[in-house]
Formats: sequence, C-alpha cells, structure tokens
Amino acid sequence: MLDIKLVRANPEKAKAAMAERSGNYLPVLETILEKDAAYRAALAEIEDLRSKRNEVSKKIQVAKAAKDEAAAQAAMAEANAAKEAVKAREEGLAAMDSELNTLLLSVPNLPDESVCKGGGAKDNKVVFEDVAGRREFSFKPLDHHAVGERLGILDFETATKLSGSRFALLKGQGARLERSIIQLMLDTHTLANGYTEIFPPLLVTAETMTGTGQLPKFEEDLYKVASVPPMYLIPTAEVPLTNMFRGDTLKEDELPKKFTAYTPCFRQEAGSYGKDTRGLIRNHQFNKVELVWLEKPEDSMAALEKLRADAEGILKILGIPYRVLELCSGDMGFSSAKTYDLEVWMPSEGVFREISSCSNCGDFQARRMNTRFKR
RNA sequence: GGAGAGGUGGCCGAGUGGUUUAAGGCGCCGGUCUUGAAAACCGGUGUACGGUUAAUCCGUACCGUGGGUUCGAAUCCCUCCCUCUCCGCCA
Repeated sequence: MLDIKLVRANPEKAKAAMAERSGNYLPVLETILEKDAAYRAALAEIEDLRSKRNEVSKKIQVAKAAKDEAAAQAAMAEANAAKEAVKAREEGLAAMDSELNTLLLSVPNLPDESVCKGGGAKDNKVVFEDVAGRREFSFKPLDHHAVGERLGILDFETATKLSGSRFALLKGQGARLERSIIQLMLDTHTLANGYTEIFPPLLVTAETMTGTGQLPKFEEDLYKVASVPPMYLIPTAEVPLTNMFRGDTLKEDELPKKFTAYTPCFRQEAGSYGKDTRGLIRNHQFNKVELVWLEKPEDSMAALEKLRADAEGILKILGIPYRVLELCSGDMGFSSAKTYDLEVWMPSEGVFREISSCSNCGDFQARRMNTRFKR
C-alpha cells in the first residue's frame, strides 16, 4: 500500500513513477487523490459534529449531577439532534473510507528512482553474466525432463495420474537430490549467512494474503480451500514469513530480522498454459527456500544487495552458470520497488531461465499489514 | 463437536452506564540527592488520523473483532475470533 501522505505531498512525482509501471494504474491513482481530498473534508466535518455531540453529552451529565432535571431534559433534546446529525453522515464517511482503502490496496508499488525504465522483459538490464562458466557440449544436451525420466528419478506420468498436469513426482535419487539441495540452502543461509529458519503453516487466511499483496487482486493465481472460513495455500513462503509481524511494532535494535524457510509452494499458474512449462518449470506445486529481511528504510537497498549475494552464493556453490537482471520499471511485480532476477543457464535450450527473484518492497507490504518499528 | 473460564496500556491489574482525562503497581525516560550507584522523592511516559504553531496545542477514534441499545458504553445486548481447563472424536 502506498503512503497516501507521500502521494498527497508529491502528486506529480507519484503519478510519473506510476506511469513507468506496466498496467494502466494512472487513472486509479488520480481517483485516489480526488477521493482522499473528499474524504478528509468529510472527516473534518464529522469530527466537528462529534465534538459538539460529546460536548452536549457532558452538559447532561453536569445537569444530572446538579439535579437540574429541566436543564437535563433541554440538553437531551439538543443531544438527540446532534446525534442525528452525526449519524446522517457516518454511513457516507465509512463508505468513502472503505472505497479509498479498496483503491489503495489495488494499486502496485512505485518503482524506486534507481530502477531502469522500460516497458517489458526486453528492457531489463543485465548487471552480471557468467560467460566463462558455460560448458560447451559436443552433442545436443537433453533437458532435465528427458534426463530425469531416463534416469528414473522424475516421473511425470504418475504425477499426472495423481494430480493432473503440471505436477512432478520425484523418485529415488531424484527425491534425495531435491532434499539435499533444500538442506544445502537452509544450512548455508542459517549457518553462514545469519538467517533464522522457520517452518510456517502452508495454509493461511485471506488477511494474511492481503498483507503481502496476493489479495485482493490475484486470487485466481492462488489455491483456495473451501473451508469455513476459506483458507489459501501459500504461493511462496514470503507470505507467512512477512506476515509473522503483521500488526506488530518492532524495536529499532531488533532490525534487521532475517528469515529463511523451506516450503512447498502452490500456484494455479492461470493464463500461462503452453508457455515455459516443460518438466519442472511452472508447476502447480514446487519447493522453494525463501529469504526474507525486515529492514529499516534507509538500509533496505543495501539489504537487497546482500540478500541477492546470499542467493547467488548458492548458485556459486553448485557451480551453475547464471546471470543477474535488474528488472525495468515495466516488468516488476506488484509489491516491488526494485527487483533482481537470477537466471540460470539451460544448456538444452541455450537460454537463461529465471530461478530466483530478489525484491525490495520498501514500506509497501509493511503498510498493508501495519508492521512498524520504533526508533 | 460439547461444557466452562477468560481477552483492559510495554507488563501486572482495578474498573458492571456519566469528574475515567482508564485507578494502582511494575518497567522505562528525565530530574533532585550521591564521589558513583542503589534506595527514596518529584515529574513524565500509548497509537492512528485530521487540523494548528516559532515552540505548541486542539479535535476525533481506539479496552480482542464487527454490529446494536443509549444523549452518553471498557461497562448492557448480539456476532465472530483467539487463549486456557475439562469431555468427546481422531484417517
């Protein structure tokens, strides 16, 4: 959620930054500015009316204490009128408030000033590329799908029998490999990089999903469980890790807080049928080791660089050639102010593919979930 | 799933319709005293939003959540959530 005070103070700057993003959010931002002004005017009016009502109530109290029934009766008539005046406007104010809130929850974060401008993936900037690490093959390498099935460690046919398309079943050394990589990552991040390991719930509430930005806009990407109340399967451990502190006020010296978690992740991947979906890529369920920092505003960009280095460290340990992209303003995710994608080299395709995404969300999620810190 | 108890400031805890502007205590911050510290004493100490000033100050809302009753609600009524105790069920 954007800082409405900041938007109010620099409307032109906010609008210019919003225009750099993909999606046509500029009109929404303009509506927000209008509604905000109207809301504040109405709020001032109603607070004035409430103040008068409270004043008259006090008069009744004083009259009753003095046993002055006549004065009390007169004041009560006045109080009734004051009450009606407040009541008449409260409904409208609540509607304005909720409308404004809905709009604020539906607009994405503003790109950081340092982010390169552009309209889509083609404008992303390569900031690092490991060219030397790429191995040349004298034959056409098979992809992981073919290699895995040949070795009997990946079984997509059985996965499909169990769950339909876009699921994987790991078997034997395949399952062991998955588990080993998870353990390598967790051990590296906890023992060497200073992260605290968490194993969170995988089912969370709608409120939790709203805190990190999945709801209200992206419900179709989630698996919703038809319980009462409805629950959602997490699409990433970012959701529970970040929401651990929803509504909390942290002390300055508690920051930064660094967490890592291995969890399965569940995504509907609606609208991506047919593209980039072979084998383990873009499955409905996959395993991920997540990194999350909570950091002070002034240190958050430096934190992003460190977090990215921690993520890169795993690729270095594994010896996988990769490159780093700085996403341009038009290609960033909803909550992000700045994003780096790590992409690994796929010899079978001769391309880099995204393996990891590191974002600084600024105060965007903190505001949505009301997480604060005290200096 | 059933029965009971409970949810009040950073913490403990009083408060069953109106000087509550949430008592009192603990903690914390500042001060006095002291060579220094402790103790004692004095003062201060929630959050958000809106307005306002040189510093300030004013208003509104908030006692788990959301409604309702009332001129007025921490207090009365309803809803939901959560915690604890006991019982039942449990692939």
